[in-house]
Amino acid sequence: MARTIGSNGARTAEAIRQAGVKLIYKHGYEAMSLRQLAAEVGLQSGSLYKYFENKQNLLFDIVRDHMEDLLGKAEADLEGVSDPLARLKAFAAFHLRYHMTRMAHVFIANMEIRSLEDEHRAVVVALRRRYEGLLEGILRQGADEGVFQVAEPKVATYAIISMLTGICMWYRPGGRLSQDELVAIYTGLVVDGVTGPGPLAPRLAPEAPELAREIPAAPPRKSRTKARA
Amino acid sequence: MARTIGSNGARTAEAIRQAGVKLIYKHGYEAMSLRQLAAEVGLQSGSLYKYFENKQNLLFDIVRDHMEDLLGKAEADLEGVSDPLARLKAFAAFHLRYHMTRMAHVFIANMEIRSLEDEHRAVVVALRRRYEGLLEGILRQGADEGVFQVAEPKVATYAIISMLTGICMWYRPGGRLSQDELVAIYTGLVVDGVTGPGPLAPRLAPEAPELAREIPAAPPRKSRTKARA
Amino acid sequence: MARTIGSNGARTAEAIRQAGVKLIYKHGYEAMSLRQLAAEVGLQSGSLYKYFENKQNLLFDIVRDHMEDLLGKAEADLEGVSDPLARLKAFAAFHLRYHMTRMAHVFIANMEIRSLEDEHRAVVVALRRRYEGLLEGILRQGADEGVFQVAEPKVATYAIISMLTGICMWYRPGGRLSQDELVAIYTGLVVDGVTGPGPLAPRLAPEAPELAREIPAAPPRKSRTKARA
Amino acid sequence: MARTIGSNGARTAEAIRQAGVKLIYKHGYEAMSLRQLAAEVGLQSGSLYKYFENKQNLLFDIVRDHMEDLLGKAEADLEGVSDPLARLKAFAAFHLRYHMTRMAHVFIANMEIRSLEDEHRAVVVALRRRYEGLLEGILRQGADEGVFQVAEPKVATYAIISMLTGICMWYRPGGRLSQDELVAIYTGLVVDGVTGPGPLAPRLAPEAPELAREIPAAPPRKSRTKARA
DNA sequence: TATGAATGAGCGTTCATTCAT
DNA sequence: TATGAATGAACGCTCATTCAT
Repeated sequence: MARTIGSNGARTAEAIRQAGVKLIYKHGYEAMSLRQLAAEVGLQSGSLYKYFENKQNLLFDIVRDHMEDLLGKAEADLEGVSDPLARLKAFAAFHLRYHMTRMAHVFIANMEIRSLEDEHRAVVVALRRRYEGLLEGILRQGADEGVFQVAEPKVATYAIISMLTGICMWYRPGGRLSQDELVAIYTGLVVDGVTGPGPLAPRLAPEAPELAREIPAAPPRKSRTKARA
Repeated sequence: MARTIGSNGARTAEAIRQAGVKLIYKHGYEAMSLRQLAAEVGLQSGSLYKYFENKQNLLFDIVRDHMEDLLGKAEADLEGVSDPLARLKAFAAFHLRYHMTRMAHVFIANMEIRSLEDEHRAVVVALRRRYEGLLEGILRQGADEGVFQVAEPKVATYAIISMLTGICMWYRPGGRLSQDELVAIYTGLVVDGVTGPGPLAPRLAPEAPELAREIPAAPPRKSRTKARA
Repeated sequence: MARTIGSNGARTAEAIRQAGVKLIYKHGYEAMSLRQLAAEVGLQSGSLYKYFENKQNLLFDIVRDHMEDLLGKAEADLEGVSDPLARLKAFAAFHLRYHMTRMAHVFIANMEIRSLEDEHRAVVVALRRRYEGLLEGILRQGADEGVFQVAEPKVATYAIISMLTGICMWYRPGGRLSQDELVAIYTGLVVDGVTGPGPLAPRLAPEAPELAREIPAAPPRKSRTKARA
Repeated sequence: MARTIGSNGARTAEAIRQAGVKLIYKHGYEAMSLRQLAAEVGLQSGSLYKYFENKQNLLFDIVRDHMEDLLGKAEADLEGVSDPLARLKAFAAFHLRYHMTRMAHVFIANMEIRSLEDEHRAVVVALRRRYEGLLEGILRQGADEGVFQVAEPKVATYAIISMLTGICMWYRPGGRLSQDELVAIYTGLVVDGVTGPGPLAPRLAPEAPELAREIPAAPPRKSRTKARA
């Protein structure tokens, strides 16, 4: 009965987290039941509450931690790279490799934002904006330096991130193309897209203020049980 | 309640369909309850079953009808256009406009495929493949004719569709940029992406797949015309 | 549009009755839905209410009419037969043939008494008692005349009727044994049972007052809709 | 509500089983709602699912367990009895006492077979066949040894079991007649029925099957002993 | 730390029944 | 006579969550 040093509580917590990612990835947050999750880690469902406050917080923890990890690693990868083109390539490569490696986390973060309660979603959206800001900064810098033909960096940012992120919708390890090859292909598309055809391209308003950007959010919502506190 | 004069089943059916789209868009399929839906159209929840067999079929009907509409209109838009570049621009413009106009349907079709039962999902995926096939065909044609630099048309197809579809994640009517402007921006990114830096540049160097295209310069070619203006 | 003389309303009513018997026989009263019934006769379920007041009354009509038919025919068959043994044989033969011929009605009358509301059940039970009274009378007469060895006519009545009625639980037309053969077998069992082994049989109290006899009844019961009136 | 001291799952399970038997007996399986059942044992309806998989399985468990109990006890009661007549009496007495003691279970097992799903019904019917096989074996043995006049043991089995089982339709404890008296009466009917009017009487004359046995006289044989008293 | 019994709310769905047309 | 849209209630069942042990 004596517990191992360090307790296996931490181990259980980690198992729950991983099982949560797996099940939310597979079934979606709404469709995953805590009974399933508990079964996956060999607990009774009530026992899960030693490890999280409620189902919503489990999702939030997973998504927020993922976003912080993504952001932190992206910043680390870009550190020391100053040339806009090199930064763009580094960003694209990082993003692609990350999305091919941690597909489940990424998928969840993209799909389940809608399932987060307002406050939680706000936190996650803020992190995402910071992440998008990295790319937007690169594009602006490149445009300023005349190496990129990007009239609307914000729009281009959304477009490029959508394209790169899309890889996690179809990529599966062990396919015909290696990660390196895929990085090359996607990066080529991105780079060519922003370096453009040259001086003939029509330019649009160079300074672009806020665009409307809203994710359809799940309102208060009839949760089945009144969360306490 | 006495029935409103002139009110009839067909009208109710349409109201249910629209409310369904709205609520699935807002909350997600799993999170939308039929009581919510019924309330939205002023019915008891049981009465909905005059109009669909079950919740799952409501989703399927919405998604399948959307996909058939999308596919049909895309094919119609491409009809008679034979030049690969013109076809690519037409496709991009069509896709973008459609996604800016019918955001909810598009969003649902992308997000809720997971919620479809196997048989239904198979039908929808087949339709999606046909739709992707349109773009893939264009890219292959362009590559064959030497006007596009596309080594992997399938990958490029996924990448481009992801990029274009992403617009429905942030676009809201009435924003600073008009639909025409957005079409121009996105189409530029796509066209430049596939026409590449010029015919001389090596694409996907077989020995060094990663970052194979270091050539930053881009010789002038083709202007960013607004397709299908 | 001009209706045939005699109207086909009567024909529809009869079709509903028959379909009702068939479906209640097959699924049970509780399990049969009025939608099923309506579909069987090619109507909308609401239209059925032109032909009966409600589902309960349909059952009641079927069971009561059946019981009256059974009783009437039994009395007719016994008319003019005065010898107790001949009457017993006639009763048994009638009961068996009736139960082999109208299995569905008989089955319903036995199984669905429980589904009748109190007042309806009272009517049906009274009819059944009259029917049982026919046999009981025969047994008493035979006992009085010394030809039957029956100490408890009421008990013997229940026993014999149970035995004879049981045939509808397994008999199917076209089986190895003909109706005549089965009548012979069952009648033999009955006759031998009541004529007994002779003077050695121990006798019980000759005058038997009321026995407890109660069918477990379905109490008021949460009907789904408040019946009007 | 705080759990009663000492209350536990096993006790609740038993309470549910008993309440289930009671309510199915009273209302029928289809007509019994799980909310009724839950109320009967002081639970919320959803809590019942800790104790059975679903409503159908509750019924199946009840019926199957009953049939196994019935079969096991019948076999135990017949063990060591070898004379056919003694076995017949033992069987009848056992069956009657069992049916007077466990009326609800017996009633359910007879009435609700129809409500069992195919697989479950197959299991129960097989058990019932084994039970009927006990009586059929006795009748065949008696017929072989010349002590019973039974031309069709299968038919006689059905007839006798129907007769004996019928007791649970009207018997109520505390009535005028004791269980012993009723056992004597019914057993007498059965024994006389199968031993017949004497060894000389023709059984089932092949040419004139109907009413084949007109011989009213019954030579003295065997007394109506109370089996297993 | 974990169990397991239980809650209370809500879910998708079916049903008998009503009634304007 | 019949339709068909709608009701309102209940059904079997699942769920997130609580809490005494």
